Amino acid sequence: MLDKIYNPKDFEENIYAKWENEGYFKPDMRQDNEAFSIVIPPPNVTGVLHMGHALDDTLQDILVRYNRMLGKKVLWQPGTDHAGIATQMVVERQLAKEGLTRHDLGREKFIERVWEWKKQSGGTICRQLRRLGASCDWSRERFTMDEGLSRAVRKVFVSLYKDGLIYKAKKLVNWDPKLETAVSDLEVIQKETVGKMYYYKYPLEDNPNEYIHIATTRPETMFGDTAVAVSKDNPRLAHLIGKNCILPIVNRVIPIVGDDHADPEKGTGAVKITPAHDFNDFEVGKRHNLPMINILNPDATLNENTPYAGLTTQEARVKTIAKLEELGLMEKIEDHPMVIPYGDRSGVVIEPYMTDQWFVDAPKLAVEARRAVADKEMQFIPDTYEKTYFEWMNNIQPWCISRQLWWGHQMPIWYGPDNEIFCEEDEETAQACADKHYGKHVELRRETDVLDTWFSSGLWAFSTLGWPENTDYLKTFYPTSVLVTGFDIIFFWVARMMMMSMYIMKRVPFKKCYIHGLVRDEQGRKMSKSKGNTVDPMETIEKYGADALRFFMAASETQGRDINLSDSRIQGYRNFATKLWNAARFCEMNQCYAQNDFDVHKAQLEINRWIMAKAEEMTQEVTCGLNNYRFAEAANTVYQFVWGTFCDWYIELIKPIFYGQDQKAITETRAVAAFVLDRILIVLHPFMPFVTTALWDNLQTRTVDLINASWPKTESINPNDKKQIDWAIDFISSIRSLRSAMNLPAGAKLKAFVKADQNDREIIACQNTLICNLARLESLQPLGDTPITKDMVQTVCRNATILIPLKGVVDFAAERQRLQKELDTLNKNLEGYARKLSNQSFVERAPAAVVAEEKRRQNEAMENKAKVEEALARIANF
RNA sequence: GGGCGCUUAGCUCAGCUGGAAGAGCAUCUCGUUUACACCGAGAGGGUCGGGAGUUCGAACCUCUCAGCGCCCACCA
Repeated sequence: MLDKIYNPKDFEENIYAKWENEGYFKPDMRQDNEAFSIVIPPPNVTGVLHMGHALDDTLQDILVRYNRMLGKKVLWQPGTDHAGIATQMVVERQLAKEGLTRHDLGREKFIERVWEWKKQSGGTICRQLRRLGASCDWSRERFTMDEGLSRAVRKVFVSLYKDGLIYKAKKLVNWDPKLETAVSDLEVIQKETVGKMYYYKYPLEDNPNEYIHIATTRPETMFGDTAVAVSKDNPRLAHLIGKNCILPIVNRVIPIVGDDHADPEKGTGAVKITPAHDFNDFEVGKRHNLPMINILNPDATLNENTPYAGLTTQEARVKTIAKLEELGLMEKIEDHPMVIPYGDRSGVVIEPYMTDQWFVDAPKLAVEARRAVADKEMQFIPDTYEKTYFEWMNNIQPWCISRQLWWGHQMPIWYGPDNEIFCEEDEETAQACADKHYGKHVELRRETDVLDTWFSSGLWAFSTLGWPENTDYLKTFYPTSVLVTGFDIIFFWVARMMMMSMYIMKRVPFKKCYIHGLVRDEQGRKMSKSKGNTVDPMETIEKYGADALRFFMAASETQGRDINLSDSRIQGYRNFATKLWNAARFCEMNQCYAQNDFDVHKAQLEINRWIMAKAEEMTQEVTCGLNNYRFAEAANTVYQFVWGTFCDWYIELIKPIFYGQDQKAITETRAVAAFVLDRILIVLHPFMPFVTTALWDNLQTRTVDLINASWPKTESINPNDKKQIDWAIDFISSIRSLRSAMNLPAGAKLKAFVKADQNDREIIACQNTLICNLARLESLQPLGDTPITKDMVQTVCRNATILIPLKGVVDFAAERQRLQKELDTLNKNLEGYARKLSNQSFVERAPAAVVAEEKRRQNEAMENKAKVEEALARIANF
């Protein structure tokens, strides 16, 4: 017996536990059926579930469950990411509370501490994913720093290195002075700010009374200046090229060079060149062989190459300006809109900084990654993201993969006594190589840098399946079927996976990539902890159940658009689950079980043939929606069917059958109702796995668990099966509408007459009880010879005229108004039809079916107009 | 500067190949009918951002203007 109230808390967790215990999330490797696989975008191991995960993982679970029901061999590969910078920062923050830094602990102890933290808070997000209903194969859970994946990382690294695709170089990189590490271009966020532009001048060497005027936003970097550039095409300044000027304060002589980087239109036309601290200047410096002077310490304070060693850039800036003023070289300071680079994790200003770093030759790897998408081996959905992808791949820069952090994959690089590099998968091999190289045993020093987190996640699609071993899982599930993720990590992750997979596996990591938007707050603002507008999915689940949250995500997911969270909508989907629950209770109360001796496809009753056809139609639409990644369409189709068709009409329409005496009709209807309810549970299961399972299990006789039930195969629909009941529904609605317009209480049982053609009269005869019941009529009969009187109110439905005698209660003035309004609408429509049909080119050029339909509408409207006019005439004088 | 997207009912949004404008919420009016008040019945509400074009026909295609948003690059 079902409880009277739908309470998801009663069963959601138990159901999940059962699925997991039964091993239902594991693919059956003995079978030889089609494979379907998804690798989860690994969440940060120490993270907690947010609404973005709820969306991402709901969509994946829907696909996974759908494909499982299609009978495929399904793997949803779960796991977590070590999230280098993020995790290290969390632990460092903890240490800070104890008044410690990571340096106080030392590398080894610090890493131990991070592992401890991972152990302590690592399981949270996976438990939360379970609560959401995610049917991942947890027995295969992986971690980017577990033994297997670490081995994959080392192997890929060595391979790339030996192929010359990883190299070490001293280059300008984005330096995060807080974390004291290099970061990649993608980890830098440009922010608009109003800064200052400083105009000042450098005296010329050969004539200190003459000056070259320059403009800069960062005067303190002048100590790193090794030239001033002007354009060769600058008529005002070109004559200075080849001369020298004197860098004030430090009185260093630097050349004035000719370079097109200096735009005559911008600033003063002369640019100070600081090759070690500006990406453009770095290029200029290379072109002119300029020295590169590093003026910063790793924490972005100025170093001993400047007069202001130890000061921050801001402090040094103040001093520099003051000194320049003192020397009479400062000219003016103006407000200047500019963009400043910030570290997306640390939030501090990023400095271009000269260091030794390791790079992946991304431009080379991008070639195959780009081709695979161009050749549709991997398809973006929606496909517009293809452009974004190509755009980036076409302009890709070398990928800086070294991080001066402690938490992460330490690079498999060892240095010999003379800094000779040995790149091998493990220390022994490296040692052996080194010993052989030097002809004696040598001490090796391991590279201390770790790898960018995205290096290991880039291998995720194959490393989690067992690579480098050629496992059954790898053979079966690679390439994976689809990757589901947000647009924000297309470059970080999708592109890197493409590059790494094409390089290692020579095949795409996934055949499709479904990109969804962001989950925003109710007002459409981005959710962030700092704004305090985040909503915890666990609280939502607590309040409304996981099914409601899931359904919200699915029903809101339309391609290429962000989702605004809406509590009222989530509540609405909880109500939807309640509605379904109650419909199931109705079926239970009326013993709607599958009847062994009755084949629902042979149903006789119109009402049953109708719902069977509608159910089939719904199934086909949902299937089509899921096949095309149209989650909202699929979800809304089931919703409309369950509520608008099954509950609002079918259940109401079959009540008279159950309350009647016709045993044959009751048996048939029980079987059909049970069948359709089952159909609902099956089709709805991927979206709302819990409530559907609870209802499915309510029937003791199940031979298969819902999660493993077969997705229905498409059957043909006979349009005739729908006609009668569709007509009856229109008819009932017309009467209800009339009753409401007439203010007739529901209790008032009315007699109704109908003037209709033979066909419609037959339907009325067949469906008389049903119509009377739902329209609350005492009787419904053909008008025949009954005279039409002034106190009969009238409405039309399709071609039929409905007349209801209301002795003495008709407000004629109001009735005239109502009829007049109907007449006005009809006239307006008729004008439209006439305009179209009198248009010669419409009649000639539009498809015949469209023209015929227009004609039919015109005829119907004309007939109805006559009827309304009649009714008006009847009461004209009252 | 380059690219992408959005503008449809009071609100949040559907509307796939062009063929009479839809949903949920909100609003109004009825209603304790034996699945459900987390409910039922009915109703109101839109010149689909403006303009032009293509077409027999445009929310949908093209151009243009306006507003909003995102991504990438750059600004000494």
